[in-house]
Amino acid sequence: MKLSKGVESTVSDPRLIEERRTQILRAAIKLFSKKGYYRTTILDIAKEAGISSGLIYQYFREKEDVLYLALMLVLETYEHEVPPKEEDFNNPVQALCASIRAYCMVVDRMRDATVLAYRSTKSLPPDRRVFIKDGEARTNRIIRKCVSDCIQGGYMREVNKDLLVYQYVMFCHAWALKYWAFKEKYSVERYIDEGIQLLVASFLTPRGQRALKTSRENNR
Amino acid sequence: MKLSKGVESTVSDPRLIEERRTQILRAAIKLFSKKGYYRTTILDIAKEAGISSGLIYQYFREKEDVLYLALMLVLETYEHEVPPKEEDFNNPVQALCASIRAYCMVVDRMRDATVLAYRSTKSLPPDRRVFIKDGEARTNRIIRKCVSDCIQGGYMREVNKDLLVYQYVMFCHAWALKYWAFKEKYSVERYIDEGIQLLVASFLTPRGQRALKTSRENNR
Amino acid sequence: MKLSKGVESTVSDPRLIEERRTQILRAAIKLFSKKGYYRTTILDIAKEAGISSGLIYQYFREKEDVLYLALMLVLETYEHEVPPKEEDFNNPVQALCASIRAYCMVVDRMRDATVLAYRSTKSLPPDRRVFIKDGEARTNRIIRKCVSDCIQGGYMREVNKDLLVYQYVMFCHAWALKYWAFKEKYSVERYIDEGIQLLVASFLTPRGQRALKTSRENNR
Amino acid sequence: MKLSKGVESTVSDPRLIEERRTQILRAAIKLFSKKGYYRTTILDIAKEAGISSGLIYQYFREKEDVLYLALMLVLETYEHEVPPKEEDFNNPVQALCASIRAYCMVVDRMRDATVLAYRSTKSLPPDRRVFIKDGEARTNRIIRKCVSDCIQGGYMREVNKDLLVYQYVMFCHAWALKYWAFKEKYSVERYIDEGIQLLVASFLTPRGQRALKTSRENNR
DNA sequence: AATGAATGAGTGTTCATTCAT
DNA sequence: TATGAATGAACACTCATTCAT
Repeated sequence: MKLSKGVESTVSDPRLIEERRTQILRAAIKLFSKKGYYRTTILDIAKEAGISSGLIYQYFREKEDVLYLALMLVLETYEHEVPPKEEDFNNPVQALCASIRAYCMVVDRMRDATVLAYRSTKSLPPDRRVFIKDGEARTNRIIRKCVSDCIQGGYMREVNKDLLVYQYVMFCHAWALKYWAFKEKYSVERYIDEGIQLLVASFLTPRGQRALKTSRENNR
Repeated sequence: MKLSKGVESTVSDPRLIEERRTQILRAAIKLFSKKGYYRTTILDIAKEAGISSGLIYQYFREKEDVLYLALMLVLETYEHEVPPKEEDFNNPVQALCASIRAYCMVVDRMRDATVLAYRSTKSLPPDRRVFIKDGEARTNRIIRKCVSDCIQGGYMREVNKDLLVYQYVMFCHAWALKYWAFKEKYSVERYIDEGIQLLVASFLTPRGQRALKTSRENNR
Repeated sequence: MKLSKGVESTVSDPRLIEERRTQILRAAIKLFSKKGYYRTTILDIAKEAGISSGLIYQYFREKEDVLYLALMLVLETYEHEVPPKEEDFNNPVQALCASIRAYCMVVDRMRDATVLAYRSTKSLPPDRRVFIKDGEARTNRIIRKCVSDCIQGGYMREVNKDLLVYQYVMFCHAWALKYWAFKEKYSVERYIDEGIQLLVASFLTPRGQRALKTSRENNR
Repeated sequence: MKLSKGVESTVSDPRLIEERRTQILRAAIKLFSKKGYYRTTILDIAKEAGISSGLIYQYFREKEDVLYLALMLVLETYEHEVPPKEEDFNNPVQALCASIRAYCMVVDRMRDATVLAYRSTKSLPPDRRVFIKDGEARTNRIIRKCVSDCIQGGYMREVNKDLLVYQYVMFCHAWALKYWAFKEKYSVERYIDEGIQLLVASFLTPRGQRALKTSRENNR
């Protein structure tokens, strides 16, 4: 992943930029997630990353850039993990489920970071927010493709695709956003299984139902 | 609504407290929603409310209290508007739909404030966050009751109630959270109608289907 | 003198603004003169003025504004003291000499501040520099008027007025700029007397010479 | 010119020291003149000089040393160009005029650097300032010698030599210091000619007048 | 009860200087 | 000798909070 998009650095060596930025962003995401963007100081980030505060300014022009690339990094992780891998499935329903499952798993792994994205996107100037939205849209499109395949293959009823896709996305995000409510009743796995039962199975055709069952046997 | 819950004031007259706090909170919600909590200064709020900055400290102990009560006020608005009114329906399915509809409408009316709740809850100390969650839970319970009634009345299939309720809540919130994506394709009304089609109708029994239809004729 | 020209304040009471600004500028001029603009911190100024650092920002938008008004204050002092008063003279030559004398005296009184003006004008953005130049030009015009009167009255030979006026100005400023060289040989008074002998007397007509002599008797 | 006076270097080869220092100082003078000493960073200078920032510290102990030698370089240029060359004149009046003319020409060529000297001398510690003053004094002495020769040769009236010399110096410097005022009315050449008319011719004896005229014919 | 001037701790950012390579 | 990444002290500026009036 290239952490560069529109953020300059005074350092020339690209390998070093990549390495340092990752190091700084890792620290930033951790702290932003825990304490929020505004409560986190540049010095906090520097200490967490084990470097001096001044060095951050050799890789980022300002604090806001750190937030921007931090959010980008989160979105890119989604985009990288959500797409269903060929070997994970043998029909579109399985692919859809694999995506949802993968999405929930990343969200679980980066629970704080997911909440961060909801909290802090508005702290960015509008022109930057656009890129964040683009990043999110790209992940949405992956899910959308899965749903389309299901419908076109006759596995799923004709439904309002837009809304359903967003519902899937919200379902995945909700695991982070409402974790405080879910954690007492569900593990991620059960959350996913029950979710699929509720939000996927309900919309499948008989053919889709059969495809879904196969899928579940394979996943065990 | 009593805007007092654990927030002290140096002013004694309760009527005045109520009045001033409402005045201040209205200004605060507007500004917090637009610029975010940290970017909004006490002076901003004072100016927007047409009072002096010092006066705010006679009704709130600190800035955080303003945020706390602002969020409370938003949640209370939900709680006040979501419950289905007797006259709005004549069966549980209609009641559920009325709730969802009402919820979406408040969210639409207070779109920025809804986003605010997502952004800023974490800016509060944990003990306060609990009250916010309670407030949200209370609204959730209203929806939950509607779903329960539907199921018990044989209008809706046996589904994972928890998950479905949260899905309904997320659906309503999504109107604000993903407004940037929806606004191009939907009006609130269509959003609601399509959403009910997708997320309510799909789970209804034949009996529920009939009840839903009645409902829709009534609502026109 | 109104210390306002294009510099805003968050404080409303004009009397207070006037008072505080003068207080701050006095401190600033002292420190800027001694240590230079960049070596002087806002905290230095605050301490010297006996107030908190934050307060400065209620009367000036930024540090540069303090410099700007400080320089303005110096120029206004010149403009206020240089014009010859009616009672000081009874002919144009005397008026000219009175002006030069007065100019040198202010420069002497504000020696460091005069040097400051030379050092720090370039620290201001070009649009502000213009106002500084205007201020200086206004004082120059006073001298210019005196020279014109002398020439028109037949007291002074026809000379290059522009150049002579600037030479007078430089003579006055030099007392501050080259003080390190002059202080060992001259007192201000002698500096002035000798300067007038050299730079005024030399250009006078016989009539001017007589007028000059009268003048000197009167000034004792 | 040896650019060493009290400034150490970690580099041993004297030729290299000379070369690099000149390279760095040229860049520094350009930038200091344009943006001022404090606004110019070491990195700016390094870039302008086409070297790395670290290298500057092998030829100068600290930033202040760069300023110091930069000012020295300017003064040495004066000292080198102001002295009247034998072939330029055939009497003391002509020599004086040649000096003034030469002085104005260097000042014109290094207008920004001249202003720099006025702005930044005070940025140096007192012990260094002394050397700067010495440098200036040396140039003054050249003019002084010319004036003395004029007086002793009976070309010029007995005047206050000190003051007149400083007046000449100020006249030359004023071309840079008040360039914003002069540039609209004069070219350097006319400035010089009119200046000599005003500040030299006026003090000459009849004999001096004749010498001056010869001078002017020669210079055409 | 209301005002708004005053405080000062807190923080983003810059930049001279060092030092490993 | 030359580079440029790394350091960290320093400083301008903001803003929640207090308090005299």
